[in-house]
Amino acid sequence: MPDQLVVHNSLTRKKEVFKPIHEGTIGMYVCGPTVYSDVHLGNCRTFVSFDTIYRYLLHLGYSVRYVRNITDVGHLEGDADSDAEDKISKKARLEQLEPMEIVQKYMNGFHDMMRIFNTLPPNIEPRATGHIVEQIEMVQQILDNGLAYEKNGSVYFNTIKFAEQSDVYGQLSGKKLDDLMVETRDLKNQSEKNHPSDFAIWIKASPEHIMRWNSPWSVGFPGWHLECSAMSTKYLGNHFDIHGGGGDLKFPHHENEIAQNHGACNCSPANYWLHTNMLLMNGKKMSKSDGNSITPQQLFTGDSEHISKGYSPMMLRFFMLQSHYRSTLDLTDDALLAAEKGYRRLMDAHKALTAMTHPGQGSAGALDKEIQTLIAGVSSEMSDDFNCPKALAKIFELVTKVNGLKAGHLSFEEVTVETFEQIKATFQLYIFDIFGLADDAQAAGGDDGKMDGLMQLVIDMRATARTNKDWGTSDKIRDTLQALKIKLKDGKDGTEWTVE
RNA sequence: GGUUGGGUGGCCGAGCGGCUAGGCAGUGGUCUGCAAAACCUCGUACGGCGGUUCAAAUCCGCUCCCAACCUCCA
Repeated sequence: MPDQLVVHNSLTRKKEVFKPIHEGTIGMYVCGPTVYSDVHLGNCRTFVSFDTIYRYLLHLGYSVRYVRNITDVGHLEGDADSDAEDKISKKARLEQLEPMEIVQKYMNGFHDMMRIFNTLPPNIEPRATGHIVEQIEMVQQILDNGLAYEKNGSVYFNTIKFAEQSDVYGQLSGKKLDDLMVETRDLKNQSEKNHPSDFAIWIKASPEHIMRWNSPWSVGFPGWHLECSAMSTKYLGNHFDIHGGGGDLKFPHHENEIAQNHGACNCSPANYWLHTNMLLMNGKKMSKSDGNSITPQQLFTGDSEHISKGYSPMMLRFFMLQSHYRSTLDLTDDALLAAEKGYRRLMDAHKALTAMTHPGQGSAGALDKEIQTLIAGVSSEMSDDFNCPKALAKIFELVTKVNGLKAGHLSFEEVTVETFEQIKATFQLYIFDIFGLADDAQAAGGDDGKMDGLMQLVIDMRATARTNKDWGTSDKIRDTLQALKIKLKDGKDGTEWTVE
């Protein structure tokens, strides 16, 4: 391992040296989506961020068990003891489908999108409905430990008692129980809960509620926060390394999750809590209700009032990588346009680099040293809380060196063969294996090189015309190709082409 | 109202006590039949007011804005 890995822990609000519980292995749990509608673009940013983190941990040589759940029950709209409805149940009722049809439909869509964004699948992707038994057991444990109480078939977590026993509750979100008491005092519905900050861990199903299971307390369903506690415990143990999720889950979801784990086994679930920040659009959080929203599909096709054209998935992944996962990222058309050019510059440089070979003679001069420093910088930035934007900046500085060597402004004599090979290896490793990008202009081919052959013919014909100073013909070829979104670049050693 | 995190050049976005972030756009140049690309070059900056320090975008105080969370949200 070249550098010491440092991560920002939301629990302590500080950067800490990362030490796994068991040498060489990491357990990581990330809260997945509730599959009641199409994937939200913000989801994509979160999962792309954790995918990059996962890829980097693998690169560092850790054996990682990455668990990301699918919420297919228990996620309510509104407060549990009022007239709230389960998101999946509601959608099933509206679309007149079985709840599991809803789940399957949107889960498939979610998986498709994860594939489109080139994320690695998690090792385990557990579903809440598949772990009702574990959740019931956990409710019982919390009851046995005296930190929950039953009311009319529903079971609530006793936050007041938990807060009296330790100062854990509120640590993650910075909230104090006193504040919670004040702000929720004006509850309209007559509450079953002893205290407004208490939350349901088992909910008795109303007659019209279709998703329901038997339990010692009632025919009902588990509370939303419970599934993550039960499933992370099942697959990663009582105490594991990393828990991640979107920043908007800190409260109440993650705070309550921590409370449940303490309630069940008196232990803290994870050592390090990592939270990704929101993806904004035009300065505001995306929201379907006020129209400030765009779907991944719309972004690909360009079919939205918010953007001037479509953008490729890989370019969007690049766009996300240009900001730190803990910062908000503002999606605007201008920013996307700028990122697209940067993405092409990176991919073109990589393509050029692949085709280049070192002439064989080279000594370690100042340029060699500079390149070595940049290469070392890439991994040290990544080890500093997965600083992708900074690592990417170093790679762009390498791009300048690569282009300089290609154009002949920089000399291979000042770079050793080993160093040159290291640039190639660094590009391959970071751009593709760790950042998870792909060159979608390249991928567009897929025709057994027919396109390459055809283009070479056209380029040769244009070269002949140019030699004969037949500018009319050569410009016609270039302009016609341009109209077909094929761009020609005349360089020192001939002409290259790219698809825009 | 409470909590958490922000306000950086035309735009996006790093940095978080002294050391060029980077991308896009802009300037001037090199190369090229022209253009594009590439390379070299040059600007413009840290919300405001105080304070600490030899030194502050970075620390402290006050103040003004913004966002997220506190109800479902990645």
